[in-house]
Amino acid sequence: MQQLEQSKPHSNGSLIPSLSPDRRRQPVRCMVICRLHFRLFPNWKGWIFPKNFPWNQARYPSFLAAANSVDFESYGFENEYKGIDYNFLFHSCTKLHLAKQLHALLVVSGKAQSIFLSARLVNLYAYLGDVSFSRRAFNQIPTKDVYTWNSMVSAYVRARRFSEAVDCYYQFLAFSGLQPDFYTFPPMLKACGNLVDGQKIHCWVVKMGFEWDVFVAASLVHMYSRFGSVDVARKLFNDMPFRDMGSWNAMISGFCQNGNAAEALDVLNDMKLEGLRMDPITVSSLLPVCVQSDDVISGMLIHLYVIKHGLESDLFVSNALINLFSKFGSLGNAERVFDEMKVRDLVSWNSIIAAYEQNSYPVTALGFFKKMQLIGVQPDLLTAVSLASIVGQLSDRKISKSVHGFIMRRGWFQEDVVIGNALVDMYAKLGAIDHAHTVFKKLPIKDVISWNTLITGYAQNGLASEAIDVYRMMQECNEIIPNQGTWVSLLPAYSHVGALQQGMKIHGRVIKNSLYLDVFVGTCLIDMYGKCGRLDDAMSLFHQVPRKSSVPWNTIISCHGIHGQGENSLKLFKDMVDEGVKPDNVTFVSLLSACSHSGLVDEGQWYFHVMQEDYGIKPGLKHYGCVVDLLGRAGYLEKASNFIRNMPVRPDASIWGALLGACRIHGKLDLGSFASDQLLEVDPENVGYYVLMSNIYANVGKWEAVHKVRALARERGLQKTPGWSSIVKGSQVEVFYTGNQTHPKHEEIYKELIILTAKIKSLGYIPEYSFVLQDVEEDEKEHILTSHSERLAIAFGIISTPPRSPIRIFKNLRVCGDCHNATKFISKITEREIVVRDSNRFHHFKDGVCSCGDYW
DNA sequence: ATAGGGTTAG
Repeated sequence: MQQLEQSKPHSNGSLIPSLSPDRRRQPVRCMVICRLHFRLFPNWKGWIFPKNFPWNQARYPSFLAAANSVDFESYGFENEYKGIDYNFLFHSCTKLHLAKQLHALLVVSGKAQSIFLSARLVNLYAYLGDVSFSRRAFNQIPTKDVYTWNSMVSAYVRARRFSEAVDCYYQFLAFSGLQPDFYTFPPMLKACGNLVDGQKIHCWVVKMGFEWDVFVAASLVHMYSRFGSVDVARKLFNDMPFRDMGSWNAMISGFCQNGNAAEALDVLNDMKLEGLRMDPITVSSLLPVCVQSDDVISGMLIHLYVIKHGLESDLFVSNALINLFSKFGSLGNAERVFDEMKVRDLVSWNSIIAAYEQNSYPVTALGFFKKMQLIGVQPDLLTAVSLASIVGQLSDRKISKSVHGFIMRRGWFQEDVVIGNALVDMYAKLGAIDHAHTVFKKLPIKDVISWNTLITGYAQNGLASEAIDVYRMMQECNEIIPNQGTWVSLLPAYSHVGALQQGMKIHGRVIKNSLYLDVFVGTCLIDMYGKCGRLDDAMSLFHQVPRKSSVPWNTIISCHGIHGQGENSLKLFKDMVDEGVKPDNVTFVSLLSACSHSGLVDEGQWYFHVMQEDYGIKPGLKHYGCVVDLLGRAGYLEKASNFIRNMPVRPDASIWGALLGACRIHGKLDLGSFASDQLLEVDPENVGYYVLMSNIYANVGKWEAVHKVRALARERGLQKTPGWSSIVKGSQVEVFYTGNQTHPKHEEIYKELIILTAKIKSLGYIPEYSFVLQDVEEDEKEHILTSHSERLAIAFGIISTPPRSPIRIFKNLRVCGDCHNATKFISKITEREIVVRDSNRFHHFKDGVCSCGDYW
C-alpha cells in the first residue's frame, strides 16, 4: 500500500486511488466509530487500536446507528484517515470475534470492497481457523486478482480442506482470466491427493518456469516423496540449484508421511554429512515415524537431541514428544513434557488426554479434559473422540448421554465418521448395544470401521450370532471392502458359535491377501480352529504366524488348555520362554486355567508364584479366579476358601462363582451356601449362581431349599438360561433345546435314543439320577436325562451322518455328568469319535473314554 | 499483503 500511495497520488490529494469520490467519504464513519470508542474508553490515546483493546465490549449495532447519525462533513476526515495503521489493526486481531468486528468496521467504512483489505480479511479468517468466513469475505470481493485467489486457495489448504482448495483452484483457472503465479503452486501441491494430480501440477509449474523457485521446488520434492516416488524426488532434489533447511525437511517429512523410515533416515544422514543439524521441523516429522515403527531407541535418542539443543520449547516438538511417550506407555515422561510447556495449544491438550485415555487411565484423562475447559480451551472433534472412549472405559451411562449431546450440538456427528464410530464404540462398551445400533443406523456415512465397531460390539457383549448377522448385512451392502479389523472382530464370533466352515472361508480369503501372516488375524484364526475342535490345524497355523509377541502364544496355550492338554500348555510356555518372548499377564491366565482344566494342581500353584517372583506380574482377579478354580475342582475346597480369605484384593463374583462351582462338583453344601450368600450380594442379577445353588440342594434331595432358591430367582425376575446344543450338518446348523419335542425329526431321534440307551445299559451304563434336578419318579427321571439337549443332538448326528464318521456337538452350558458318562458308552458302541464343546472346554470321546479323564 | 517442510483419530 505504501508503494501504491507513493506511485499514484490521486489528483484531488486523496491517498485512496482505487475508490470512487463517493467512497472516499466512507473513512469518516470509521473515524466516528473510533471517536465513539474514545468516548467509552478515555484512556485510549490515538487512532491506533492498542493490543489489549477491548473489542468484545464494542457493540456494533449501536455504534452503527451512532455513526450514521453523525455529520461527517464536520470532521476533517482526509487527514485523519492517514493516521490509520491497517497493518496494526490486522495484527491486533488475535481472536475470531475481533476479526469479525474488524470486518464490520471495514464494511461500515466501505473498505470491505477494497481489493487489498478484503483479501487480508480472507487471510485473517483463515489464520484464525474459520474458512467459511474466509469464503464469505472472498465472495464479497467484486474484482479479484491473483492475490485474492491465492489467499482463498491457501485458506482451504490451511484448514486441510483439500478438495475445496482444488475446486477453488480450478474456478480460478476457468473464470478469472488470470494466470497463476508462483505463490499458487506450493499450496496446490500440498492439496493434491494422488501422484497423478501432482504430476499434472508439476507440468504446469514447468510450463510457467517456476520449477526452481526454492519454495516450489521444495513442494515438488515433498509431493513426490509423499507419494513414494523415491527416484523422482531424489533427482529433483539433487538438481536443485539452492537448498535450505526447508528443502531437506520437505524431503524427509515426505518420506516420513509415506511411512518410509529407511529413506527418511538415509536423507537425514546425507543432511548430517553436509554439516546441517536437525531443526524442530525435522524432529517433529521424525518422531511420528518412531511411534509407527515401534522404535523406542530412536525415539529416546531424538528426545536426548531435543534436550541437548533446547528444542523442547517448540510447540510441535513437545506435542510430538507427548504422543511418543504415550504410545510407549511412559506416561510420567508425557506428563513431564506437558508440564514444562510454556505454550500449549489444542493439540497439546488432545495429546495428553489421549495419552491417559489410551493407557487406560480414564479418570486422569477426564481430569485433564476438565482442566482444559477450565482454562477456556475449546475442544474439537478429536477431543470428543477421546472423550467418548473415556466414557466407554468408565462405563458411566450418565456421562455418556451428555457426551452424546455435546457432540450432536456441535454438529460433529454429521461432519465426520470418526466421531460417529467413537459413539458406537462407546455405547457398545457400556453394554448398551441397542443404543450402539441406533447410532450406527443414523451415521451419515458408514465406513469399514463403523461396521467393524458394531460387529465387535455385538461379539464382546456375548451376542455372537448378532455379530455374524451384522457381517452379513455388511456384505449385502456391497460398498464396503472388509479389512484386517473386520476379520479380527468377526472371527471371535465364529469361534464362539463354533462356525468352523465360515471361519475356514475367511481363512481362505485372508490367504489371498497375505493377511493370515498378520499377528492379529493369525491369532484369531488359531483361536477359531482351537475353539472349533481343530487343535492340530490351530497348531500348524501357529507355526506359520510371526511369534515375536506374546499374543499368539497366549492363544495357543489356552487352546491346549480347553482341550485338556495341560502338559502341552506347559511345554509351549517353556518354548515361549526359550524363544525369548516375554510372558504377560494374559499368558498366565491361559496357563493357570490350562492347569486347572487338567488337574495340574502343583504346577498351577508353582506358576502362580513364578509369575510374581520371576516376572514381577501382580496377580489380577482373573489369576486369583484361576487358582480358586484349580484348587476347588481338585477337591481342595478348604485350601481354596483359605486362599480367598488371604487375597489382598476384594473377591468379586467370578471368584465366589469358581468356589461355588467347585462345591457343586464335590457336593459341599455348607461352603456352597456360604459362597452363594456372597454371590447374592455381589452379583444378584446372575441366574447362573441361583441354578448352581439349587443344583447343590437338589443333588442331596433338599427339595425345600431348592424351591426356596428358585422362588428367590423368580422374585427377582430372573429366568434360567435354557440349555441347548447344536450340531452342524452340511452348511445347516441344527439346534436342540432340552426337553423340546418340536424338531421335525423328533420321532426318529427319540426312537434312536431308546435303542441307544438299551444298548449302552447292556455295556454297563447306569443312569445317574442325581443329575435330575426335579423331584419326580424314577422312570420319569430316566426320560428327563435322555431328553437333555446334548443327547438329542448326538442321536440326530448318529441317524443323519454316515456310520463311524465323527460327530461334533456344541453346548451352551456345561455338559451334564450323566450325559458325559452316556456319551462315553455311545462312542464305544457306535465306534464314533464324538467331540462335545461346552461352555467350559472340549470333551473328545473315543472308544469309551473321554480326553478329560472324567476331570472337568 | 499471498507461498515450502511439522504434532493429535475411531
